[in-house]
Amino acid sequence: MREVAALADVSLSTVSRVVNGWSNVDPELAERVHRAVGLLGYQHNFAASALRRTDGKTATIGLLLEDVSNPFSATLHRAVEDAAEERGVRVLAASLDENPERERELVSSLVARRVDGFIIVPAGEDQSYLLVERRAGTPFVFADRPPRHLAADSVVADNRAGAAAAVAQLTGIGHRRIGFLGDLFSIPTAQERFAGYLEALGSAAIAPDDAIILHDLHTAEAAEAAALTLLERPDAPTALFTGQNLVTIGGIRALRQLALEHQVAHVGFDDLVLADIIQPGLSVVAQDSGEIGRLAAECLFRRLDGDKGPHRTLVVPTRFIARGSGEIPPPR
Amino acid sequence: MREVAALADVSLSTVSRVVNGWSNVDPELAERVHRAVGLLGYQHNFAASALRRTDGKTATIGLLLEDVSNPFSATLHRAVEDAAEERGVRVLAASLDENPERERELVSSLVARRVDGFIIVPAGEDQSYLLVERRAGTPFVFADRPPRHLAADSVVADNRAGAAAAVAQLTGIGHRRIGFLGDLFSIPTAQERFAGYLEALGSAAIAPDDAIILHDLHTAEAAEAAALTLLERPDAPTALFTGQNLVTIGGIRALRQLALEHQVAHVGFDDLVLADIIQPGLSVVAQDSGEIGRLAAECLFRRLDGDKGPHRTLVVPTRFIARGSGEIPPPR
DNA sequence: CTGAAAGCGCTTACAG
DNA sequence: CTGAAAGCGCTTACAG
Repeated sequence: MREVAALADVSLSTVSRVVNGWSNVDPELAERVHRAVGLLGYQHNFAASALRRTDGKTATIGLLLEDVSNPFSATLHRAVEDAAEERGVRVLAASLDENPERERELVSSLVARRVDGFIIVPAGEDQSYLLVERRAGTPFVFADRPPRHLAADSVVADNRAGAAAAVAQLTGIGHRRIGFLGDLFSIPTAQERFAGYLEALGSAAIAPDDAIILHDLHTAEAAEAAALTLLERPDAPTALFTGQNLVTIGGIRALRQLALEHQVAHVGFDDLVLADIIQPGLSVVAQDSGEIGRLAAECLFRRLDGDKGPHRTLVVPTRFIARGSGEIPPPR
Repeated sequence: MREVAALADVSLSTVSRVVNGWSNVDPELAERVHRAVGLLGYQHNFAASALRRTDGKTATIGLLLEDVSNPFSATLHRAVEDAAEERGVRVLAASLDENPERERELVSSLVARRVDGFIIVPAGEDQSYLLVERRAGTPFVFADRPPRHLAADSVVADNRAGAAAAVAQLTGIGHRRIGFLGDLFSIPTAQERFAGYLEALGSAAIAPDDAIILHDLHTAEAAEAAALTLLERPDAPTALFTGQNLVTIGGIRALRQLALEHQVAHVGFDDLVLADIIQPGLSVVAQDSGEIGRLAAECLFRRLDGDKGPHRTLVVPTRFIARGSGEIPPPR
């Protein structure tokens, strides 16, 4: 910038004004500055600018996801990016892999980079450590999962009701032995979906059987193995409810392997590409991860615009999609 | 930092040394500083630090993708993130949506944020504009597609050979009318895959027929519609080669809709989740997007470490996976 | 409308 | 080992 000022023969103040698009600059001086900028290939240093600016904003937000490559996270990411883009804001995304330590490290690393705010799919079981940062003025919005030990804005899917609807569909057509395959039970959504499962069983006066309830399945491989042993039991379930997208894939593979896909009913939580193409079509509880991301971003930007209102929890409804696998009746 | 120095009753220099983990500080003073840091909830300002540091590094790189929510991009993203994570580097990712203007805007926006380097899946057809930035010291590595009008490092898949192998599989079992459905022809990979298609036809002494060659299909919907009209022609192809993951999905849907999935052969470029579960299984040319990301990141970090060697182009091999759809013979 | 000066939060030679 | 001072690239009152 100093060089630009020298070449254009104006003061630093004037260069700053021109570069920031102020209108109160003599057109001729502005022109000289623009020429110098072009000639020198000058690139504004936004970080230095933020350091001195009164608002101090970096026009960058942090987005902490479970895994940027998971379709659920990726869709949420894109929705946040689109909302941020409208305001010229960039997003620093990172994967936590359900690791609470990484959550804290990344928050700290992004706070050091002075992001304006955060959208977090939390991995840890206690977010109270964020209180200090929030007091310092950084807003946090939680997506997909509520924060724990911290009151904050959050946007979540209607996990419990969605799971209950799925399982109610199964009990509705006569199933009474419904296996549950769930993600890591430390994850709030996994707990909620399990609660929905229990709720639907209760409504149908079915006592849950721990033998066909499997938690803590975090990969498609683990889920496939678990489903295989479950389906090979003498008192195997007549229907499966899988509580997460990778778990659902494992369930599909296991059914396929045992050639049971047309005998055993199956409903998954979260939709899958090609779910309508496989046979039978996979019935699912679809959640709108794009909408979750969009609302979370909207909420964050409202906070950044000065909204001081009480914390809010938005619940995004899920939708049951019947495609065949969830409509297979129990053997009579 | 000033407050920390005051509370610990030491100079700013000392606080800086402690915060940066220098060893030449009296343990007692260091202890006082640490206490003050904890008490005040002090958070280091990494941007201000970079401004003054001799290396000036922000420990952040830019990653420009086609679309963070596309599985190909998302997998590449994750591989880059993992490589960056090892070095404590964060990644600022963004979606270009094949828009050359966005490419330039985002580069400029991230240069203003002083990222240390870039990994780019270019959207535009001319990257010569990056010469200025590179002279200023920012390294660029291209992934998935080579840069144009600029010599630079790049990591690409073996698109031409992969496509040729796929089509050769089809000609090998007797197909002579093979439809081509491709992505936007402005994209280098689409051109390469088409070249591979022509090459394989040539090897089988088949003259290409423009009537069954369709370019510029960029969404699953567009591809489905195109495939439908293609398959309903009187001289419809007996096999389909789809040159991109969304295009492949469109092809699958069209075949399904016409109940031709067991009659018309189909090979797709890029693998799909559940491709082995649908019936018939989808034969594909799989490309390793994770490996592309990993190598691109490795290359970028070597440059950041001072590698001044000549620019290199790494080619990642593709792999043909036979699953059934590509092995359907032509009607006799 | 324009410029000189102070200062954002930090690091780094330079003396001591 | 420690501190005072200069300065990274910028913005912003403050005079003129």
